[in-house]
Amino acid sequence: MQTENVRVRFAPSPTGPLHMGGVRTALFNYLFAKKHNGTFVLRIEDTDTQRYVPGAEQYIIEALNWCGIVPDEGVLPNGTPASEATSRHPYAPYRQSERKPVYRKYALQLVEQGHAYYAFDTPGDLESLRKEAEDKGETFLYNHSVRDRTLNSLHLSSDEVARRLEENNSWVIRFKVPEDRTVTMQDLIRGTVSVHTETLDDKVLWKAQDGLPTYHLANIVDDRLMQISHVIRGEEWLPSLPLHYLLYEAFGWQEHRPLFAHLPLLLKPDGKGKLSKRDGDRMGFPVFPLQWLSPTGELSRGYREDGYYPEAFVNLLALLGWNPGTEQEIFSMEELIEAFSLDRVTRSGARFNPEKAKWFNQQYLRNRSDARLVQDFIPLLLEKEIKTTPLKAEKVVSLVKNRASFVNEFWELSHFFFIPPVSFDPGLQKKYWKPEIPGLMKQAREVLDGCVPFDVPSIDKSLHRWMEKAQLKTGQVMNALRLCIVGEPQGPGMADIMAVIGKQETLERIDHALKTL
RNA sequence: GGCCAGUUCGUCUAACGGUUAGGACUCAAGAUUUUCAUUCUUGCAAUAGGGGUUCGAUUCCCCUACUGGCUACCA
Repeated sequence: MQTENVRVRFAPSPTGPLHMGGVRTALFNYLFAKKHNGTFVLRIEDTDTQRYVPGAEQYIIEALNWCGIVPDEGVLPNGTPASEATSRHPYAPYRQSERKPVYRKYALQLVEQGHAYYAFDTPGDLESLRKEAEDKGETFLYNHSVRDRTLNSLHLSSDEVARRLEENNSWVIRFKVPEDRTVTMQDLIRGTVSVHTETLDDKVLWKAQDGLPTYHLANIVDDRLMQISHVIRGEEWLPSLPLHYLLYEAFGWQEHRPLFAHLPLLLKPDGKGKLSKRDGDRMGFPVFPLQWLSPTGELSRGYREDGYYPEAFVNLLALLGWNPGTEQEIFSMEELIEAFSLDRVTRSGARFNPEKAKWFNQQYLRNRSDARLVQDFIPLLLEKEIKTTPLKAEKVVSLVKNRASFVNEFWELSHFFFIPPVSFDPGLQKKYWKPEIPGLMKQAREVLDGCVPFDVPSIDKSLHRWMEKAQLKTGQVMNALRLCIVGEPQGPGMADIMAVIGKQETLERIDHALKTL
């Protein structure tokens, strides 16, 4: 695949938040563009006025931006309306609702050239046609056998057509699928696919309802006008590829037809079907990159809000349906760009595995510097109204980071560094608080009191020297100390904990335990 | 129902005619340990079924089964 002006586009429809499958499609387009020094265009396909959802476009832009998938051209994060062509945005506007005259021109051209026709069927007409076919046990297809006996510009007089067009608005333009032909297509991922035109129907190109083109028309026209070289999209589009081929042909654009690559779908983690909105709530993982509050007030969780790093999210998405052919699994965006190739995209659907998603984040968390982790941790501490120093916070972070997959687990793992235990779990007491322990803890207190400086090596040395002399078992002493100081059977080594909280706090906690237990 | 695509461990995947079918996640066991983790080691676990082609099929072809997508004046 040589680099002759690669131009790809991601063309979502603002009918709701972009889900992770959509993000992956955008990502693959982005990687492909960057890999080939090409251009990544973001185009908004808002020709469905019925399903338009306010806020969805903004959401899509924000989500891509969070992932670091930033368009070179088209609708940008800073809200460039791009309604006029500029050098950076030569094909503006990039929002299909603003391009109606363009599509109209091409739709009319198809009608004039006999590749499409006006159809005047009412919804009722269509319904009875469908029923008629079903009654005969046939599959309903709006094709040549139907168009020959319905009201349309193919066999109505031009006066009659003109009259009808004038009189009411309820007409559509349908594509006239050529009869008895095999359309042979190439897909970069699937190879050769061929379909007979007998199985195709005369798709609506121009809708009566909102006076806008359908996806098929607008998409083909825009891809051509915007000089798109490769169309990388979800597998759900494979069935319309023949129509799209035919459309390129009807326009006389077959020489400029882009190359197509249909990506495997993202499937539900458990049962059947492609990943959908509902799965997240049902199974306890996000399906959206960002949290989404629907206009009806329904809240869906997002990867960002769940504590995922965008790098981890992008990384896990990249490995769903693609692999580098090596055993490397952790990739920065730059490395992905370097390694990416459509040749290595899988053909079968990828079932999403939330467990592995967590693992990815864990990997990124571990590779974060303590200093950066502290920045994420401080807000959590402020939320709990904990006053601390950056130095202490950083020490804590370094001690708990490899026990967590997400920063938001830090508090659970480290609260005892900041808040002393008040009461003690009876079960734990029973296990670690034997009759001889109070005496031991008094001695331990003295040993620790005499420990200077109060740092990890010194604490370890003092404690071990004492335990050796008194012939005590390490576990017995340490577990008792843990009960006094942590109050729970978890956490880093005791010397580490004591060194962080300091001598005074350590002694106070032992005193408190001695009093309470 | 029709059309199209797909099918390797539970999951993501590698092996593009010749491997003891590899890795990762999960799970299990062991080691380390001061609790809990981490870490390390080991283990469990797959070519959907049936026919071909071939000296040899995970790999190529056909059939069946299953899975998924599409089948709107939605994208």
